[in-house]
Amino acid sequence: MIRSHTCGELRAENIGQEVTLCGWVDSYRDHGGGLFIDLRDRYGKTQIVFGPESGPENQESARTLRSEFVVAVAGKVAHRPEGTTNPRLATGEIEVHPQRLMILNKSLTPPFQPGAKELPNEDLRLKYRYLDLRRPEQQATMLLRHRIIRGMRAFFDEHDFVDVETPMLGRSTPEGARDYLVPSRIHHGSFYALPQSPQLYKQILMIAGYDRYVQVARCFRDEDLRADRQPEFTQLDMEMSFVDSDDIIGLIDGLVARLAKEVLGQEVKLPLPRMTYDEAMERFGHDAPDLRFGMELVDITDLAKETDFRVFRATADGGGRVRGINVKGAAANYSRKGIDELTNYVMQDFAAKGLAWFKVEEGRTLASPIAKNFSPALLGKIAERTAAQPGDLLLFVADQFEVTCKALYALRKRFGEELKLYDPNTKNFSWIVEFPMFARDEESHCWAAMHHPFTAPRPQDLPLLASDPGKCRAQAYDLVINGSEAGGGTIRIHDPQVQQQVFGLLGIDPAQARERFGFLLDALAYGAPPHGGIALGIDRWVMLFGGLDNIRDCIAFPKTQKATDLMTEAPGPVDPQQLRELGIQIRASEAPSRR
RNA sequence: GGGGGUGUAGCUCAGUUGGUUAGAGCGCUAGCCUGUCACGCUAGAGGCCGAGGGUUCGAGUCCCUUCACCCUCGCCA
Repeated sequence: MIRSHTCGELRAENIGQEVTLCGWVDSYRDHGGGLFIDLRDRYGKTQIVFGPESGPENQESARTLRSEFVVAVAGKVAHRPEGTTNPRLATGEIEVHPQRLMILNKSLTPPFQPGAKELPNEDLRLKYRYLDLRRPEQQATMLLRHRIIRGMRAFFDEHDFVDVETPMLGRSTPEGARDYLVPSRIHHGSFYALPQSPQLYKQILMIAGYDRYVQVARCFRDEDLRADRQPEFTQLDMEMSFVDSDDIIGLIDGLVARLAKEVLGQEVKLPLPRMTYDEAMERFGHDAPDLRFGMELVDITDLAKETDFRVFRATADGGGRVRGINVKGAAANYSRKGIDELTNYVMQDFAAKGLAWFKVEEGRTLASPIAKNFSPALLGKIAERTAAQPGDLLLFVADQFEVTCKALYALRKRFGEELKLYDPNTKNFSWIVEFPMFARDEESHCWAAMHHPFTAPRPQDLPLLASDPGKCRAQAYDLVINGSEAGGGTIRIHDPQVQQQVFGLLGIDPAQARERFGFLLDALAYGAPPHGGIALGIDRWVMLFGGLDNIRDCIAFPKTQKATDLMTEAPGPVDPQQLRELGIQIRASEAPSRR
């Protein structure tokens, strides 16, 4: 070992010891007679002082040091002179008086300094990711990630889970997201698919009798990126045999409490609250509601039937819904122009036809360009229903249920942030349960699986598969942290009859089922235990636990929104020989552009 | 594929109704300084104003096209 201590380690009790530190030059302050170096590693910073007693040779050498040089310093730990200790530094009581300075490596002038206060643009950070990862904040995030994963692994190990790795090179299944494909050299024209999740393998492991499986699994989905979505991401994937929903939820409750305590130092009261999907959609318009604040959706469809306002009336009579939110005390914050902007937002992004609004005035009267279409009594009822107080802003969307959900959910979320309706440090955990088995696919008018085609219906809903599939609820559950989906799972179908029935509803005929999932159907026929599991989005846990608003900060080497890596410049063109071996020809018009 | 934002010195940004020589702070280079810790002081270097085209006597500024990055809808658990 070159070093005897780290740069975050030395304290007053080390005074007098001979030590060797290694690290990066964080900053240097040359005072002519004496020269101060802050030496940094991932553990902290220690001040090195090249005074006259360190000798002209060392001073000379120290004078050549620049930002991010890598050095080793051997010397004696000394107390800082009276009045020069630095309480902002953990090692601020001491300094090292070097006898020897070794420059282990020089550095070019970095495009940005890891210690700088102002963050450079993200593309620059991504290009020089090794410099960005030197930043203490970024290192703290990677450490947080490590602690979360370590906690998860320990937890599942203590509960008798077996860590089993599943293949990265698998078979494409057209369900779900777009696959990342890997061409086969040996079988020209055939492709592997990178896993979207180890879903089918973990079911097979249950059939194989492993009983409790866990894996920190990399997953790949070739879809467009978002602030909380990367094309490759990491799940804590687990599966158990002989369990029902409550068993999985109860176990994960324990994991949440443990990690909240271990990582955040927060006590979480168990059991975590649960809400049904239907209730979440009614009260918040979304299946992952942010429960840190109120502003719940209010339904006035019944009142809308009594008005002369055509938009409301026609929507209510036509089977749509009229719902709204009360933005408490916000009437003054939003001018006509501000409301126009909100209106454009819901129309542009969520295909809402408009946004109706009322400002609540003294005496709870509702003021609005459309107020004349409402009788005073009706306005009173609306005020009553929305618990309106003077100064409130009421916003309503009249449309199909789904549209009202999306628009009002987005508005609520936006107001929650803009009006700071919650403490950003709060961590709110909850479960959303009893998801529908199926959702209508808008284009094909067929049923589509809400989760995946192996999700089991609730036992009491089995008859509904035949009579009214839309009402059939699944044994599915999502873990929600601060309005973000942090995990989701289901109990799987282990009965081939039920599986066939579900495939039938999804429009997958027996031949197709065999073609796509034959191996799973075969396996299910050889003594499949009842089983179910869950997958937790580790990157999102890190985001939420770390209070970060961006998934890229949680991943050591993330991709940009166009799924490129600015450091390695992946994806890149390949050698024609490689393509020949794979039996692949690129169409001339689509040859890779030089980036 | 649609909507929005950003792009000016190595970095973070300012740049007036279009006006001739494009600025600041940090960083960098050199010098001075024995107690600094975002050290200080002095001097200096550093610009294809993302790229291409257009309007104009004149463009960092206006118009068109395009590229990169970010947010978002669609897409995706």
